[in-house]
Amino acid sequence: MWRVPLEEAVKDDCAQCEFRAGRVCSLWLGESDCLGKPIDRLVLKVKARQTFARSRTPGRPVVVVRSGWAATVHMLPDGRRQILSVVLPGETLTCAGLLDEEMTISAVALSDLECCVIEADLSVAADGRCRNLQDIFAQLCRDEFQQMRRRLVDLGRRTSEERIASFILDIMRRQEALGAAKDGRFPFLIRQQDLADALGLTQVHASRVMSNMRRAGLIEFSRNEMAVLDADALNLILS
Amino acid sequence: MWRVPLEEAVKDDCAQCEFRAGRVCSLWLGESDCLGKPIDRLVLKVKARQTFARSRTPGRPVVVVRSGWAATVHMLPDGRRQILSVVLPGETLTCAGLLDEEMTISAVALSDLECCVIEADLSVAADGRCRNLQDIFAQLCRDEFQQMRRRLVDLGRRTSEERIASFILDIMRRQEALGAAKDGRFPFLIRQQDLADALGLTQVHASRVMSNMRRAGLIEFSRNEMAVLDADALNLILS
DNA sequence: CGGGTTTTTGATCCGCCTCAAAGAATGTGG
DNA sequence: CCACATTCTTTGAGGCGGATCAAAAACCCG
Repeated sequence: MWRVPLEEAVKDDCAQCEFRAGRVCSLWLGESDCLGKPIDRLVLKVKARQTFARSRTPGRPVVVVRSGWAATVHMLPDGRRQILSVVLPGETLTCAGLLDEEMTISAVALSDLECCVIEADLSVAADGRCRNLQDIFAQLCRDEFQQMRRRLVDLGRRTSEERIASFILDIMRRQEALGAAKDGRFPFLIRQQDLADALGLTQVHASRVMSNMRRAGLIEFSRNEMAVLDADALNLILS
Repeated sequence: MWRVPLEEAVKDDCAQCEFRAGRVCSLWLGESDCLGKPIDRLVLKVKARQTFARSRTPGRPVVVVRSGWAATVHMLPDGRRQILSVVLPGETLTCAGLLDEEMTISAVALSDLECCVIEADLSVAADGRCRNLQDIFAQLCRDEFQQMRRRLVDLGRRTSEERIASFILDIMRRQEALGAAKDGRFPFLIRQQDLADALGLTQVHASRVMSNMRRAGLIEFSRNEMAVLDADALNLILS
């Protein structure tokens, strides 16, 4: 998993290109707001449960999460909800913008959130003048495809137990990459309802499966923390 | 949906960059083979049911389908199969290469197939010297994300009937873009088993749902063709 | 402490799966 | 061009995983 956020690439001036940190920031400071609230500096603070980015924000910005968990969401007209991705600190919301034809995708804060909004339109960044940004974008793109493919397989061909195991192990791996996991114990800032919406289950059933895993001694969890007690057994579920 | 295949961008020399049609082709003529068979010219012919591209082909090639249908597939160790994308003539197999960590993704021919293999590594193409290729790649990327998001919502939160309707309507739209559809009638080169593996169903259930739709006068289909008789009703299913 | 949110648990139901077998379409070799 | 094998589709009967409905318990925060 790619850990260096885009932020790194633009926080200082880039010697070989016209990408200036100041310029980048000012794009956002000057003219953008987020649901009516002006963005202060580069950092955007969002309360848990808030929707904070809608489709068709201008200029194709990249949002990097600095603390807290976020998610991208697709709503169906009748209220059904599908979480498309869960985003941890250090990761980008999506590398391709949120755009879709019907503008039905938005981003939501799973917990209190700090994130960082960067103007990084591919057509600007990929101009060849800033190779660094270019490579980072390509890597982010690959990671995001990878993540979506995994989720597709989970939803299409795995049981509820496998999906939950897959999710927990994936989060553990990403938290370890962040240095946020200590002997299998790591932040887990997501409600069961959101977990269910990510994995195509009901909250009730997600609860049952997780409780079974707890009873079996595979995991331990409280409101905001997860502990993997038997990673091998959890991996075995994925056959 | 993006229709101009990458092929277009490299079939002639590009005036503003070092991308030479000849060079691109020769990369593949010289050193690549596909499951042991040397690639003849740019065009690769594949029989239905054959796996024709595995993960970790060198140089991150782009495969453009010229005729027939293809799919990308992920296999689970126990034999379960998930089709990640269905690719029609004029479309690219994927813009990000097939790579994943565990090398479990491959491509399969849903029907007899002709495709075209192009060396178009992002790190080469995105050098800024060939803006044309650059834009095309970005567009392909966005289309592919779009497609995967739609499928994710289908698998996570839609019923079997909705999934089938969604699939048929999506294919119809893409075939129309190709000019391959005539008053709702278009090629449908996919077996029910593959359809089921794409939509997370069993072949038996896919058959039942499609038969119901036929009985209801919504669609009509034979082995290799689909006709949408009542597009409005089909759209209504998606609520 | 009190009100709201989140999680757990139980009972029942239904959509889709599994198993099975027949029927239709397609391909193949003589 | 027909006989036969193979692949694909349809249909039926029955079972199960996860959904739904409902309510209590636990947790959280002001």
